[in-house]
Amino acid sequence: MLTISQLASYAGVTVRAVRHYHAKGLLPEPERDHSGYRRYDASAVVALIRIRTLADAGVPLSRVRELLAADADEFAGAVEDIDRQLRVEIRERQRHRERISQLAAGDSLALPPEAVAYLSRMRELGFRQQVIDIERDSWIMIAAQMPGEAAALMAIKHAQIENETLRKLYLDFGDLVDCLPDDPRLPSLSDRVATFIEAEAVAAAGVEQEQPISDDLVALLDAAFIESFPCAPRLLELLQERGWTGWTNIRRIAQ
Amino acid sequence: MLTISQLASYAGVTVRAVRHYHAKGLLPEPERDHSGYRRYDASAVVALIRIRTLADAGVPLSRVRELLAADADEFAGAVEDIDRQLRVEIRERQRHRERISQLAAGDSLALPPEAVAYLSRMRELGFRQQVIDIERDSWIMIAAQMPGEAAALMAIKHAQIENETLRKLYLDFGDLVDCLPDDPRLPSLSDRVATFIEAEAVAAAGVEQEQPISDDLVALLDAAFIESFPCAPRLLELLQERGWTGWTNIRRIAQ
DNA sequence: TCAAGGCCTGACCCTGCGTCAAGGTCAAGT
DNA sequence: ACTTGACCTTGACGCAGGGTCAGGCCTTGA
Repeated sequence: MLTISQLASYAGVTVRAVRHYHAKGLLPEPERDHSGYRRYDASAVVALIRIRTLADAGVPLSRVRELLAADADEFAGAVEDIDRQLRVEIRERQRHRERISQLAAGDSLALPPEAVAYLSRMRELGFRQQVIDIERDSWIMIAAQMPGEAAALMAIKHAQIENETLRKLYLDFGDLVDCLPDDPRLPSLSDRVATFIEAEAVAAAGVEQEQPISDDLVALLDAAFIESFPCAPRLLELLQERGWTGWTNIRRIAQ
Repeated sequence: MLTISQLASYAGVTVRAVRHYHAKGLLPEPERDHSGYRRYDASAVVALIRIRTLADAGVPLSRVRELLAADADEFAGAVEDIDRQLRVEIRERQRHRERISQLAAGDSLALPPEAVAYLSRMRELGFRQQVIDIERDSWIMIAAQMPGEAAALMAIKHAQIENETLRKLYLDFGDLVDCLPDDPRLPSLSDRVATFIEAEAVAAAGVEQEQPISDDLVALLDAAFIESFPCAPRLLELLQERGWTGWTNIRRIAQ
């Protein structure tokens, strides 16, 4: 008669695994000797080897009993099942490998490459770090919500920043990132924003926005904007006085 | 301010996952409102998206914090680590696929193909099912303990069974599988076994066994033999009277 | 006779959450 | 004012396949 450790070593498994298989009902509990020790016979070795053979081939323990009792057809069906599952797990990991190889450290994390380029262009053009930071966060949120369309939106932004008037406006706006709500530059900035948007609106009259951003996302982006700029509420207020509401998706106030 | 479910849906995760990340310390716990609800700001959305970006690329949660804070070098090192781990897991599953495709249902499970052929030859030659069963179990144990050498041993066995004298002896032995210890055929069988072994021993004098089976395995196989044949103890006794001890590795008793 | 080592059960640990349970909160409709 | 249903809270168990103690009994060899 064999002790549990002898049994385990004959089958090449740990004692803990044997007890685990008992608990799972895969291997029947043997007789105990007078002191309560499990005592196994040679047939238990064979049973244990069969379990390990299946487990070593990737059969989940929950299916081992089924396969031990299966006829050729059932066995083939179950094997196909398990193989399919293994392929799924392999593909998952292959996708993980692809994605992880594309990841970049730090700021660029979770940003599409176009956005990274855009942000570095902003840096070149002399934008303040805080402005770049909120652009980055906005693009992270946009890319997460609209992975397909982010690149197209990005292209629009990229073009906008090369527009002299808008860039100057945005740069000047950046100088106000940590101003107080009563900063005297705010009203004039609001005027410039309103004027610019007005011109844009005329130019784009009748043209529907091709990349509509969902209202939820707009609200989120506006919230992020407000959180990052202490004087954002005041700016929005001034814009409202000039007939405009919102920021990310700035619109004329309906009369 | 966002509720937990709004936060979760912006980042495309479940509420449960968000709480899990809090518990793991990946996402800081936000302020609570007057009724104890968590209230998030937009920056939490960005933080959560970063976490998911890493997790979706196969980064274990236990390493997410580290990667969020890593500089480019540390990040690259960690990515390499994780990629290595992913490759290991893919290779594991590929091996599983190979092994599972080789597996056969029922009796043949855990047996090398040579053994399956040997057993089916035994069936052809008219051996009793019980004899085949113990052969099968023996080969399962041998293949598990000596995976490399099992095929060579198998070849020897395969040749032996084609030997007229030995086959007859083994077939007659098979007729005694469920006999009683006092069966009158046992002594004559023992004589035949002794005679055969004697001749073998003379023929093989000086030739060392090329495939030595470990003493442990011999003991195990003998135990399996004894368990399966009620009159095995009597047979071994009779063989001892004739100067032989053991079964799997039968040897002349040292004087 | 004593120490080492084997055996027993029970319990917690890992991953990444899913899924109750049992209750408090909120907004809307009646 | 009351109800309903959706949402929030903490706590706990469950999954796979065991690893790793802890505390205590048993056996075996010196």
